[in-house]
Amino acid sequence: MYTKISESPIFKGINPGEIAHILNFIHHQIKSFESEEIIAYSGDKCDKLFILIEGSIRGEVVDYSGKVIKIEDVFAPDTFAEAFLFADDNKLLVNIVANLETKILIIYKNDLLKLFNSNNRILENYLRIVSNRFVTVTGKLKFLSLKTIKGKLAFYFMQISNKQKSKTIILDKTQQQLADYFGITRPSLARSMRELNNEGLIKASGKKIEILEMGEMKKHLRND
Amino acid sequence: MYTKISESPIFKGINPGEIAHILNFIHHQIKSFESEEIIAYSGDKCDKLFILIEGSIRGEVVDYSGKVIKIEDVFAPDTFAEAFLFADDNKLLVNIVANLETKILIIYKNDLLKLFNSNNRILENYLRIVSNRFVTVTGKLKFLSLKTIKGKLAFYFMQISNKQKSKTIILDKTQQQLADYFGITRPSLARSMRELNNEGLIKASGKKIEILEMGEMKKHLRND
DNA sequence: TCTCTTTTGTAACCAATGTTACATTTTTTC
DNA sequence: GAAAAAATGTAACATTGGTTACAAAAGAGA
Repeated sequence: MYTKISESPIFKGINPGEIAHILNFIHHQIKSFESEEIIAYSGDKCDKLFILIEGSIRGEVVDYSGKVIKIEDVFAPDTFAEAFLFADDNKLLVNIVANLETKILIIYKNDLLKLFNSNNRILENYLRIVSNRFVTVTGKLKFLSLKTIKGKLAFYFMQISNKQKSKTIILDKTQQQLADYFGITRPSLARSMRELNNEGLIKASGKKIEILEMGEMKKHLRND
Repeated sequence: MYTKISESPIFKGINPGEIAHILNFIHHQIKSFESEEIIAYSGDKCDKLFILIEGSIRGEVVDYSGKVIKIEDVFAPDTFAEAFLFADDNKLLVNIVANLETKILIIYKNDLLKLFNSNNRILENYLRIVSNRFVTVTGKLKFLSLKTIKGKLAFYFMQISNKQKSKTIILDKTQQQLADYFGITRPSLARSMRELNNEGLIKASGKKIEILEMGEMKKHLRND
């Protein structure tokens, strides 16, 4: 089991034997949940760190009409709910539900602090996880603040283009998946892509997109 | 000076004498900047913590058309750029500019880690700051994800109503300020308020808003 | 009280996106 | 390779929000 745990980003760089030793000195729990069992409720005070050992969980919001919206899936051996832990208002904003049979290592805030004191590596790992999460969220914020669909497309395409260092990119999502990701409808997405194509900014055929006019694309990223 | 520093959230609960003592043991700098001087550029690696001792700074983005957008003001004795510090991709996303004559205490990442080791209080303070920042950002995310203006209004009014524990609230912003805050235009804001009013969900007169139909208001918070 | 300025109310029109529906193409499965 | 399913292209229409413009109301100074 400690092998599994050692793959978790919070214990990165620490060998299983060492982990077993460390955990001996602090209070912790290992809990099992069945598929679809609710692990924590939205609104609960969140004063513990969850580390997935086995299985997978999802965060979901129940909106005011009772409709359930899935926010995110997390798979073993990742951690979750880690960024709220030390906030003054540390209430969960989502329900945490087990997708399948799931085993979770739980460490309470105070014990985590002890852990930070005894092992610098764990502290650095935690800080890195939280910071990375923050970067992800601010990225999403930037994305949402783009008002037009063409803007979102431009941002998305250019991001991929940057990463792959090529002006021709291959999408790995269907239109529907992209539309969901953007929070828009599929026909609207298709229309905007068609327009970018007809205006000559991109050449789109199927999942292959070639960015022709980088400068013009950037103009769509303005938001004033 | 240590008195000033001790008011900073990162040194909360630590007395000035102690701070002087602590800072003796780690490397740190105190830098002064003139009004409008650029402290750090967007894209710079951010491997240090900035603690404002005197003055105030702002974060601003230069968009693709060269237009400058102010993001946030920070005043002494707060910290800034703290949430990115430990991220893998720890590049600044904004320019940091001094609003006025400003003095800043700079602590490098590695020294900050030493500080965390030597003083638990500082570690906890830092964790709290970052977590709180995260909560703020996810709040903004929630707000931006509301698609209609009525939704934003409902969210905003209900938030204030909750805080003041009253169904009648008094706005402390002009329509223009609210519209800017929402990222929309003033006439659109006014129109949506009028509609909410005409539909009988609220009774608005000037800056006084009475929420009449809480249930109906909540329906506007759906986003599917 | 009388002006000047700011804020608010409102309307006509335009642009962007959502909705619905259906045809066409591509992919999967047997 | 044929049938079924999934994905895509596209069009007509509805809704939302932005733009512009102007008048009415409220507030601020003198």
